[in-house]
Amino acid sequence: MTGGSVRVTIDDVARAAGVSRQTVSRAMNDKGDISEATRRRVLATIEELDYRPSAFARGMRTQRAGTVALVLPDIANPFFPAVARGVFDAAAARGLAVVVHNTDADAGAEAEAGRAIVDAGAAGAIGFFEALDDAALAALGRRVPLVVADRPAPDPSVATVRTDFRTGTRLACEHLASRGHDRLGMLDGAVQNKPERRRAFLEVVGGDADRVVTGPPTVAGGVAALRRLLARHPDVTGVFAFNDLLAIGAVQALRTTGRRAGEQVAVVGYDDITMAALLDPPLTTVHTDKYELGRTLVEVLGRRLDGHPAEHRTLAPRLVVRGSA
Amino acid sequence: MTGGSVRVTIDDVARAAGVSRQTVSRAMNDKGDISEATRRRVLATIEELDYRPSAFARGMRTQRAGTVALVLPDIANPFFPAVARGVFDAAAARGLAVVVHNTDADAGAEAEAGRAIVDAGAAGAIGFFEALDDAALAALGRRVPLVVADRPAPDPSVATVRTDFRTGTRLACEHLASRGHDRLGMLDGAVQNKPERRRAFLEVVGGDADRVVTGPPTVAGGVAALRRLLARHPDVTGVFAFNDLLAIGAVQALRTTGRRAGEQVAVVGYDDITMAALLDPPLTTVHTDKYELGRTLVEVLGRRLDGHPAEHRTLAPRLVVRGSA
DNA sequence: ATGAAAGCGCTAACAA
DNA sequence: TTGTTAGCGCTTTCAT
Repeated sequence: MTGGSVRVTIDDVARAAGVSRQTVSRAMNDKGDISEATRRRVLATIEELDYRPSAFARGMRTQRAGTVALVLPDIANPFFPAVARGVFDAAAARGLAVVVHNTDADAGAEAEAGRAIVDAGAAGAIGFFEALDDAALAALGRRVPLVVADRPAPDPSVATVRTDFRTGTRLACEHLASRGHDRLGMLDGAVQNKPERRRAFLEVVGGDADRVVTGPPTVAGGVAALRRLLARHPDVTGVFAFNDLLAIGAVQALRTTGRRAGEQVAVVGYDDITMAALLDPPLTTVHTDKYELGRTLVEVLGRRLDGHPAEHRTLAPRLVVRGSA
Repeated sequence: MTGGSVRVTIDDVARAAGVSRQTVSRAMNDKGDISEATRRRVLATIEELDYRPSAFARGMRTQRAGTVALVLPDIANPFFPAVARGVFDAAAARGLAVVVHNTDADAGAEAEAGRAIVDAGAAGAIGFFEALDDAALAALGRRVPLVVADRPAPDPSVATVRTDFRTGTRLACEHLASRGHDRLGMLDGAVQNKPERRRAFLEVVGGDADRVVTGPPTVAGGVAALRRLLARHPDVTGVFAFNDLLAIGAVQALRTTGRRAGEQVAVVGYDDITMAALLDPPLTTVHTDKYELGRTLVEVLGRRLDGHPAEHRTLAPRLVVRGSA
């Protein structure tokens, strides 16, 4: 054998099948205007020669790669791997490869990701943009089919998939109330563009902004935030956290004061990350179906790629009651 | 303004800078044979026109994209996001985009990922291949610069980065011994190509394979595996698990029998996923620096891309003693 | 140090 | 229904 490394091109297939290269192109791209017999013969030849079209050449003509971008703040934050898994599965089912851009919710990094996406000629993009302003996001949406997660559409061309934070928050607060907790506090995540949870909480507690303390949405942030909350309001018996990481930190901080979540003080988290069910006490939290969110993001993007107008979907959260509240 | 959407090409830059297009190409690719003055002028023009070279056109010539592939079994398994984060950061520093392929450790999916990687003309690939045989892996390594993680090199051209499972296992077992546990059991993960932990454990316990039970490397798998182990060897007081997920399952299963890990029975996990430190009791486990593993994989791939021969690195694990053992 | 020519592999537009 | 023509934007010879 000789040419193990020479590329099989569309011309080789055309020659072998005894047709023109355009006909080969038609056969593989399911274009019309081709007889069933020719199509079959060409496809068989493709198989036989193990021909794989060049993504570069194709992209050069179409200006579009078979790739979608996934922009997220931090893959190491347990919320995102679950979403990413849904994105990967749904994208693979559509034959799309996924390029991941990790931004740390930094505006510069998000902008840079946008540039890279456009430069790469991605077929579309899915993004958790937490820092980029609407104007920049709208501009990106004009250059590439875009679906944004958990954020309002910055432009009519941009599709959205959102989880209903307001309902989730009410679910959490109503649960705390039903357990007799009327002195509530909230640990808010210091995250831009995510005011819904805080707002809904404030509605419930009657607007007392003093009952909300803010910190980084991490376990360490939760430890510190709970201490600040308790210093300010020692009488608090119910705590609602922006996410599970903060809630876990709160549970830990309580433990150091000799209190156990679910007994003296109730703690409700948000997201229902895998860890939540495994803790002791297991965390009561607002569950959002992260895998489904990922799948939906791809589905909405796919419909956009198929020429449909931008859609807007909302996923419903539900409360999972465990030991901590 | 008119042409917001027409692409700025290398010819536009050449015209504006008053040079030929190869000169532009030379300037941006840092090739020699160009005067400093021209180079600067061209670069300034590029900046001014906001010219971005077409990845497709470039790839068509070079047959290589500015993209690396990351193949992993399951991004939702907490071990991998931490590694992925290291990969993303190091790749971004080198100006490489990362395409992620999720395989579920399925041989067919791993093979398909390999095909996709070759078709996409990836600059290189990093992979946790758990099912693909050495021949197929070697073949892939001949088509694209490849670094495999936690697996022996299938071919001299394939670079490797491994964590030293043998040492990690000995660390865990010696710790158990030092705490007086001489009746040990192991929960092995039903994972292909990962015999080191089991082997090292068997050396320690003197080859009694009966003391190893095998199950899926998940929390549920750990619950079931521990029950089987206890049914077989009720006298076991020290448990070493293939990974933290299994160990967490073991701790839970113990709890249902009224035993607490770290008191009646000692449990040691492997990996030190984020969750491990947050549990109650917190998990004693073998720590591997997952972020560093990700970074190293990219570094080794980078050196390969720079023309160096395939390297083989090993990362040292260390034991983290917490409450469970 | 610079430029001209050639062509990577594909698909859109048009012709037959 | 099929084939021909043209050209996407870049880099690699090779010539100057």
